[in-house]
Amino acid sequence: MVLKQHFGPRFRILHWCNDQILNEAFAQMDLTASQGMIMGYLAHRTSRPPCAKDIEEHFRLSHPSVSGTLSRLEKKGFIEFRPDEQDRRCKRIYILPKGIQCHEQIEQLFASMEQRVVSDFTPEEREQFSQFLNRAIQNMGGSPCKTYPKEEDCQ
Amino acid sequence: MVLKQHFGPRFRILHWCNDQILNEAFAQMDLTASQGMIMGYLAHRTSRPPCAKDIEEHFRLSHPSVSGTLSRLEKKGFIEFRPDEQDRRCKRIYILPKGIQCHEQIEQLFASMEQRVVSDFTPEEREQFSQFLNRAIQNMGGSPCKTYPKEEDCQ
DNA sequence: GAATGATCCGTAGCGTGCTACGTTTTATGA
DNA sequence: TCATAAAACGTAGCACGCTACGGATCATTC
Repeated sequence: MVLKQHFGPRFRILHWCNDQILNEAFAQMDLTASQGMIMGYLAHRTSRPPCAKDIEEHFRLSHPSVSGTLSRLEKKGFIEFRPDEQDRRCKRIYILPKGIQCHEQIEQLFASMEQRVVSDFTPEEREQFSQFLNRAIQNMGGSPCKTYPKEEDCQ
Repeated sequence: MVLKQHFGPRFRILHWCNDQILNEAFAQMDLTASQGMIMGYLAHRTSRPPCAKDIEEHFRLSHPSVSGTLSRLEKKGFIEFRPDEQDRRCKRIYILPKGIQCHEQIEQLFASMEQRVVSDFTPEEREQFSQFLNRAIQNMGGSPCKTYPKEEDCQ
């Protein structure tokens, strides 16, 4: 019996595994994977604190999705909102000490995940896999979310 | 500025794109992507009608996830539950006419998605991509969900 | 200046995933 | 046989995506 492997279900599994592992690891910081993802982004924004809109565009998420996660982060004391004085529509997001504390850990966690996914790949295979993923995303009409540049603003 | 592409976010995007496209296409059948996935599975079960447990194992989903989706399918008249007489704990799932009607369309939809994802890949690249995905899943400690064998039971 | 449109945010409501717990039924073993 | 374990399902409650609205503030245009 030929078991044809489909792509869609494997994308689902891949995402699910990633999420599960991160959720478990983030739990000890009182964070979820989604919350950690946003905290990681915030810590990289060395210039002006972002507002919700920036996060939405960066991760290609809807406003309510981001809004909900941010409010949970606020409730837990990781971040704080302060209105922008130039534009009172915007609420700038500031990291609180509790959020800064786990920056190192978050970095390490994401780095180890990146390593783990392709741990038995050769450098060439990693590169090729990366290209394949980008092409698949392109084929589905998507564009990958920006990722975290080092030491620079993501703008 | 070197923008390092991370794997995790791309798995998320890939899954998200897949889901969005399917959701949009399934909408005209009054189904969602998850519901369509399960309907596709049911139509392939030529032998004994499955119970919720079978679906959970097949797709590696929790019981409440499957239970919720099944009850929505029941409410919309795609399926029906009938208790197993041998084992009264099990509720066997039967496809109703409304469900059978869209079988062809579902098949075609999934097939076209499979094609689309790797539409600009050579056969060798498809194979290699497939292998990479399986290795990545393995590296994350997961196992891909079974996929639909032709004409045979998935047991 | 006042009206119009764009931008950013808030909220309601829903689908789909999860964990944790309880219920019923079946299987097992002293 | 009767108690206990295992298996299947049910439900509560939550996180996190989404769409579809509406409200407040800014920008533009007359």
